[in-house]
Amino acid sequence: MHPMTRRDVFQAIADPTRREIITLISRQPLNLNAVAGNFDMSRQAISLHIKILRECGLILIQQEGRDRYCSIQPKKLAEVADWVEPFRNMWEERFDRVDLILKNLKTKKMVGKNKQNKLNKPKK
Amino acid sequence: MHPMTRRDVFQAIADPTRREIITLISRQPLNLNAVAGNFDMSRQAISLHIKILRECGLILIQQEGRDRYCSIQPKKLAEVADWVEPFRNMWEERFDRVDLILKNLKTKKMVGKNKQNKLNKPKK
DNA sequence: TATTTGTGCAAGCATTTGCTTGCGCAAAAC
DNA sequence: GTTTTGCGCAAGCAAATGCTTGCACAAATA
Repeated sequence: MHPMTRRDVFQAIADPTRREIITLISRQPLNLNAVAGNFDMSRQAISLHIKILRECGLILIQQEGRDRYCSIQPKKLAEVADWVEPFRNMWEERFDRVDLILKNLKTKKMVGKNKQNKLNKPKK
Repeated sequence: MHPMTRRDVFQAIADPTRREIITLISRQPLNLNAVAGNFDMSRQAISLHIKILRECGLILIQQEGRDRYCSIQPKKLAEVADWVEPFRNMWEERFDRVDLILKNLKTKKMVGKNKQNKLNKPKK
């Protein structure tokens, strides 16, 4: 695990163990060993997951003596919610609307063949 | 890339390229080459990403002759929204509520030391 | 019919990821 | 003061990931 690579919140929640950690400490802040007690892997593995979550801003760690209490920073998950939100309108629409779009596709038949449809994206 | 490994929707959207593909084809269905034209990597790399998205149910592919049109299946993203939703209440609360929780933590001081706090989870 | 286009299969490679184990340091408990 | 506990550092390893390149097949086009 490369310590210099920062991950975004999407990469942080991609792992099921990390999602479970988030759920766990959202109920109440826990120290690291208390979190680790709920999993079947080594304490160090959980420590590494928590490090990833802390680095991308999903959890906050407060040290008290030798204990490090992890608590959720839920606002970071707004980034995920914000990304998903535009698609919500689509999955809440009726299916026949999607059919209509596909029918329009058949009559036009040009999107795949039009080589000028690139987004305005600068080359590397 | 192991073809037999199925990924869940969280793993599918962890990659920024795949999120961009999802955004692109949500505007209108595109064939694979039209999608690839928006990126600076090989067409085959895009093909592999689209395969991942199809396998976890995020996009639907409809073949017309040799063209394969990719369209979004937004309902699958409801899984992400459903997971994020319980945290929304937390990030929409006022910050002092979080402070209160932390103050309670200081007075109790037992969560980390209580070895009986494991979830009801069967051992492997 | 020949050529072009769309696109998947496969191999190869470098990087990233997830985990274990051993060790060591600091703080709490005895 | 000694022992126990919490927990990060580091190395090592296997698996997963993302990408490129070459090739081949099917459908569309000329």
